[in-house]
Amino acid sequence: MNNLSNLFKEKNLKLTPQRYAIYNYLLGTKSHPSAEMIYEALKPHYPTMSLATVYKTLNTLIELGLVQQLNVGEDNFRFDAKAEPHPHIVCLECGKVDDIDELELNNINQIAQKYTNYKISSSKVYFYGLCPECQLKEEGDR
Amino acid sequence: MNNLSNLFKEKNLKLTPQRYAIYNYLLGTKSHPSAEMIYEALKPHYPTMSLATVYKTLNTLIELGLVQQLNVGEDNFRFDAKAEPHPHIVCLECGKVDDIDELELNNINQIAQKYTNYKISSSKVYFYGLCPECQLKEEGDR
DNA sequence: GTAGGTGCAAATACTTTGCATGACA
DNA sequence: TGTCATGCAAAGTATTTGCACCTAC
Repeated sequence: MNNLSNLFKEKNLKLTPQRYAIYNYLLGTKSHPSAEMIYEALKPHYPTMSLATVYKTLNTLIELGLVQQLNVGEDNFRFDAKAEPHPHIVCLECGKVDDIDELELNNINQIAQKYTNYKISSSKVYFYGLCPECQLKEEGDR
Repeated sequence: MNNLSNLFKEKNLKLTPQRYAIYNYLLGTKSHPSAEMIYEALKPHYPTMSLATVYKTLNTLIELGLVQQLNVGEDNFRFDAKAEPHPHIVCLECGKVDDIDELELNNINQIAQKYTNYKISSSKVYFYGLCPECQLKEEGDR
């Protein structure tokens, strides 16, 4: 965690308890929470923390490259402490978002580069479907 | 365009000039406009049309499967009259959004299916980079 | 001690909704 | 003619901003 401290120092940023808590929470969850969800999760431990601080901190962490922002098609953003690009999958029923770590799409940018005059620098891939739990519920409905 | 008329009739929907204009505008552009952009583009021809109608119509067209909604990472949605899935590319400089029609990703869902317990039904792929025009501008800056 | 951060409230931006009027079928 | 759509204004939701006070360094 010393890396974090140094990284903040380099940029003349302060490592406040709020920032630490938000980043740590993101590191410790696989749920790809929204700002609101992070706020609600931390409120018991940091009762004075405001939603505005969550948003500001998330933007700071994104600028530092520690966090990425996801757009699964909802009306809000979700956040992921894994900054390396990797595909995500969204449950159309319950809204859950998971990683698909095993699927390697490293070469997709190079493949796509052949078909466009844009200079590609990154990409985002989202799959949509039913999570195992919601599949079971569907079965139960029959 | 008779298909459209029939499709509307089936669903007990009325094919108003506004709906016709919005769908036609989307069919005729490759710019993947936002609701606001559609509104501004049609205002000269339909001065009484309201932004609310644009939103309502877009949601209707989406339900009919005639239009798809894009989330390129901005704070708004963009719309595309090509309902079949196809990858998009976003210019990080000017915000332009283009299709990459030639890149076929039909099999990507099946490939990803091997690595997840979700039942995959669709996917969205976004590339990010610099469009040709903005690449030239960058060159000019040096 | 000071630059930078927090937290509140207000502002902004996008989208949706309620409702009276209007128009397609 | 009746049902559905439009258009206005107001409401709702997500996010950002301004500013006085506070705190990490």
